Amino acid sequence: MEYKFRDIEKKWQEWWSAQKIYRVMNASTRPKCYVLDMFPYPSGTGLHVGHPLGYIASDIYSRYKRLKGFNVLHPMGFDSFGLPAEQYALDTGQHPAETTKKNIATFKAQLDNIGFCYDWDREIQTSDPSFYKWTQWIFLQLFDSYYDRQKNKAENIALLIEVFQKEGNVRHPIPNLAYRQAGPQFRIPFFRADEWKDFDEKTQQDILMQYRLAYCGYGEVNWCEALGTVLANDEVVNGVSERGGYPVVKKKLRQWYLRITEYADRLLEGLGKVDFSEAMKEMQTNWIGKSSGAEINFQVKPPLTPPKGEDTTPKYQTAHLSLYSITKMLSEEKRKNPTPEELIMWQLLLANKTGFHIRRQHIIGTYIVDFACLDKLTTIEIDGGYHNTPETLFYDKERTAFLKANGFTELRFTNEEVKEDAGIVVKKIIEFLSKLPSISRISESSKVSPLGGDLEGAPMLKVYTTRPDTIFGVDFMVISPEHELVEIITTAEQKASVEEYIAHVKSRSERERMAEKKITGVFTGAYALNPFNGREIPIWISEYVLAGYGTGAIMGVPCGDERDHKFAKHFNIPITNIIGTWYNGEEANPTKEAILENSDFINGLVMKDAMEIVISKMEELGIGVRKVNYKMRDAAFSRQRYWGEPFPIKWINGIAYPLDEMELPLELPHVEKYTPGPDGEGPLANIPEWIHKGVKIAKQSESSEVSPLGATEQSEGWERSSLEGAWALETNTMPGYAGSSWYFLRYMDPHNDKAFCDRNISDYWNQVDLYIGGTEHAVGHLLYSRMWTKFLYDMDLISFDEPYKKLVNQGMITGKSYFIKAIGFLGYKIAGDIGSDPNAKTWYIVSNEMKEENLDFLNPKILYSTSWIRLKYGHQYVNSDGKLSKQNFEKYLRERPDEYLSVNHSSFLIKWDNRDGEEYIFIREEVEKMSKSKFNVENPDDIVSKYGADTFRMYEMFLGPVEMSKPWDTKGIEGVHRFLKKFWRLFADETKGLIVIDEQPTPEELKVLHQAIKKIESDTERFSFNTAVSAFMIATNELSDLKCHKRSILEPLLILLAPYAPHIAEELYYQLQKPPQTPPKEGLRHTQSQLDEESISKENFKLAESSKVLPFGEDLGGASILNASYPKLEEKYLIETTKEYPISINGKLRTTLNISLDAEQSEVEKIVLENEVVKKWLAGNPPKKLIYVKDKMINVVI
RNA sequence: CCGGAUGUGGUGAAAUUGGUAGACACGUCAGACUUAGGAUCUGAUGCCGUAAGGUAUGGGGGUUCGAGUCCCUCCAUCCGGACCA
Repeated sequence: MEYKFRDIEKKWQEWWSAQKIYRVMNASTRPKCYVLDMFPYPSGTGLHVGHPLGYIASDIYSRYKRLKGFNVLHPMGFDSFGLPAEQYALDTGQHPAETTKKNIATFKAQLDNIGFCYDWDREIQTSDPSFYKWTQWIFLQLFDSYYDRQKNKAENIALLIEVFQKEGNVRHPIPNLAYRQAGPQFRIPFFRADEWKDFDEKTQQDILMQYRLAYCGYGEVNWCEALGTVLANDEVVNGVSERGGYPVVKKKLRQWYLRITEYADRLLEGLGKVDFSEAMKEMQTNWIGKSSGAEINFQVKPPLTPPKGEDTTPKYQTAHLSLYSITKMLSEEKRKNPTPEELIMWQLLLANKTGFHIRRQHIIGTYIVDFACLDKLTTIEIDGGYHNTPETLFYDKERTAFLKANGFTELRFTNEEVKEDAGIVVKKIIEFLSKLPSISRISESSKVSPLGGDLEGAPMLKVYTTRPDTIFGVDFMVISPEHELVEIITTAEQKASVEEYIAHVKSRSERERMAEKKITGVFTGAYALNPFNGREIPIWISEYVLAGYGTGAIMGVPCGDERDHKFAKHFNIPITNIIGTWYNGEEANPTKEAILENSDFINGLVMKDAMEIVISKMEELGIGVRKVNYKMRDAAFSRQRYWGEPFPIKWINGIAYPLDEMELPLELPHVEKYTPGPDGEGPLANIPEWIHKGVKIAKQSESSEVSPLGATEQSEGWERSSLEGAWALETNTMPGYAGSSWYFLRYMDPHNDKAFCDRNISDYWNQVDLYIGGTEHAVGHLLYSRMWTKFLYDMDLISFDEPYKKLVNQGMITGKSYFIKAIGFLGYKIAGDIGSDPNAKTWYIVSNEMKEENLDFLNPKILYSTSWIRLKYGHQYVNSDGKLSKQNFEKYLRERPDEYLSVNHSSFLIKWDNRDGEEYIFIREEVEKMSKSKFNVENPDDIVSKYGADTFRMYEMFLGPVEMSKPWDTKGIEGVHRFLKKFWRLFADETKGLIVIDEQPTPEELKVLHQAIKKIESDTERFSFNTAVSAFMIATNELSDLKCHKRSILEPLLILLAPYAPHIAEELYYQLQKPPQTPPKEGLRHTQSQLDEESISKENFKLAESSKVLPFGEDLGGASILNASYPKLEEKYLIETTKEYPISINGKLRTTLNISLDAEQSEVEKIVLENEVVKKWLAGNPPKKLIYVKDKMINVVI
């Protein structure tokens, strides 16, 4: 009886599949366990040996848990939307649906070949309408929700509309204050209830868009005009497209976003309750990038230009020039529609009745105040009740801060006070104003700023800093080239160079800009004023400041920040030292411990203590506010592509309307061409039906009719009537991570057409207990799916708010690539006679280490160049020491004539090295990511057919820890294969067949078994699969030495092995059970269905009744090892009485001694000091000390 | 540039808590069986040295009776950085 792995594996794979033995029930009395692999993208190149690493690990764990009595969900499916399929379609004209289908078939065949225990009945594919129907459905929920900051959870947007109707948005400020859409309403981000009601629908919808968790905005993309398409960051190299090398620029396009920033804090907190590696948590934490500091307003010293559009120059110019026309419009509007209280007040304050000149709805900066007495630098506000709630503080604070910074005092009264007795209010105002001096008496000019600047047109530069303590060390400001102020503040002299610089920056990707080492930048000509001392600070623009981060502006503190320091040195900006000796003039010192100098009111303080003081002072003076900042930005959720989920959104008159739930799924139409649409739109924009009329109604009666979009309509008893009308469907599609953000839920209930997942079922399966995948998903997929889970939780659609309880990151398997050294010469030709054609090139292939000058076999030549040529598939021909023999090279030329040194070197001479008659060259070996494009991939199918799936599984595990990346090398696989053969020989002999006997085991044999149980169980539990495999080897070696063939030892060992090598285990288990040899032991077997019905208690396990029949007729007894139960560790077999102690002298091992484990210090000292080796080292002297650690070691100190 | 990870024999690695560095394999060498060996079995194998012994976990420094493990510092390699998934 030989180990015929091919037959065995085929037989059991078929049987398992025919028995549906991996079917998983959604109800069981057994504890549940959900094991998931990261969603694979079915690429056209199929799996390589690196991919299954994690799948094998999770499969082992799942099988192990099943043996341990768990109901295990371990599904597999495909993330089948994505760019590569579309790119392939562009290149070859094949429809992505077709290629995807093909690819999935390949993947499944490859996966099945390895013997995974997937329940394929639960397979899902993101590109399947029955799946993406629910992706669209969840999108609609996101679209229909906003984040309520008071409740700290998502809520339906209908609630927000109610609030707006009652009180406007004061308690619910627009989440992203920096965001401004065109139109005057958004210049001032607050409105009252009456204003809300007066907004037209477009305005209302635009405002709501600012709150939706899935919203539409504008974002920059890499735009390639020549290709007419948007490119991924990695498709852009050095500012040109990777394909074709065409120029790429930044372009603003309409985009969908997910408001993930609202979840930033909860995503951060959630990390506390999940079992992810510290590295992973750190990466996510850094990505979210929460920091606290201050947002500081710097006034820009403006070029004095009078406002335009006003016939007379007003005496007091207080409006922000850049937005003046807009704010003016708004203020006029407000004047026309005063609240009753404002009206009362105005009548009392009007026309100098008070003796002071009071204006109403006056613009100061970008703010509109209710009333203002400019002569006294006083503003008067009549607040609705909600102004007293703390929630509005931040807006008010900002406004107050601004007004304060510009010398204004704010008087506030409530509506109630006015209603009660407006006279008293007016009296108070008069009293207050009387005490103040008039500014006309302070100053002749109209300047009203306390700093002496002019409010007229004076823009503020907002800067976020985590180091407010360095405020007096600010020597320059840098704003991003995209910053809105650039245009306003650049002086005429600097205009040309600024524009030139911006053009340069536009061509560069964000990554390039951050990675750039060269210091670039240009001075705008403008100066900001330090709010504390009025010092003038030059404002620069530079690419290293990105518009999307913080406020898009930084304050440069060269003595404390390395990058700022280099910038200052490079542009010769004088450096202010605020940290004395901590700064050496050569290098910035980012310390927080230094004692401040040259820092006005914080001199002498330690920096970290000064931070708080500066922030308080700034808030007091209204210069700035304390602020928490996040690096994370809202997630771009649309792609200008074809092969993705269509958005269930229709546009009518510029307003986005959701499709009705009944209209889902909105199927992806069939297209003939995948070329991009006009103006950077996706391919869907090329379909007239899509953008003009939408889907034609398919009546029930004509349900089989194919709509103009190619999708076959299902007749579900509803009509798509609302889809009629003059409107357009959204032409963007969703990105790859849409489906993968929630797919783990769908596996629980994959065929449900009433809901994305039945609530009872998701309550049962709950979180994923073990999630295995690569670190490359650390921040993308993992954060998004965590956010979606929190959202679904907020909506009370699921009962948990973290998707993955434990995450294990598998390492990469890297491949080895080989490079041949070729030296080229000019002037020689090798065809036929060696001539002297001066333009010909001759290439010599030489050993790795060969130097040009050592090529003595040539006459002196003109060196042309040296190049390294990739030897494609070199790993199949090169020895592990990098030696390529002439024989193998010839084989290579025969087998792969087309691949032959693919570079355009027409001809070669090879300079073989020679030893022992063998000709060879050494070639360079490099470890690279395993990838088709690097021609170093290894297909698992090849390994499986050569050694079997069990060997492959165990070898991948044996390579090293799952988390670690390691190079693939087939050499070691022999050892694992040998082990399986040796294991087989414990059970069966080539000639005698099964040799298992029923004899009492010896203590020695029991010890081997129980050591194995202990080691393998704990190793499996902690995902240390490589050491578990070696434990199997040790046990097998020891049992072979003991010549043990006893059933009571081997059968438990077999169950231990089953998760790792399921085929051989099932076969041997079957052989063991097979009558007539010995009847199987009572209690070891049970069936899945019994387990689901019965209690988990082991006593209830019964022998399977039903005989299951193999497809090929053989009776297999129905007792699969899959349903066995895991052997139990008996510590009593492991007890030791003595130990071979290592004896060290001064920490160095000199000998070992066998000493009883319960020996005391004194006994040990006696034994050790009598030892010859120890005596020799002591040389007659007494030891200084003797350290004895029980069960560990003994150290003699001399 | 920012962030993360990893450095141990010729190779993959082990050492779970500061306690015998290199388990288990590959490879190599020697031997047995054999018509044969890409089967199987036995032995050796970090490096230097005949040996005693010395030396060794990327480099340097520190803490400790004792450091691969803890601390400081430097170096190298790999991975990720928002439209590849």
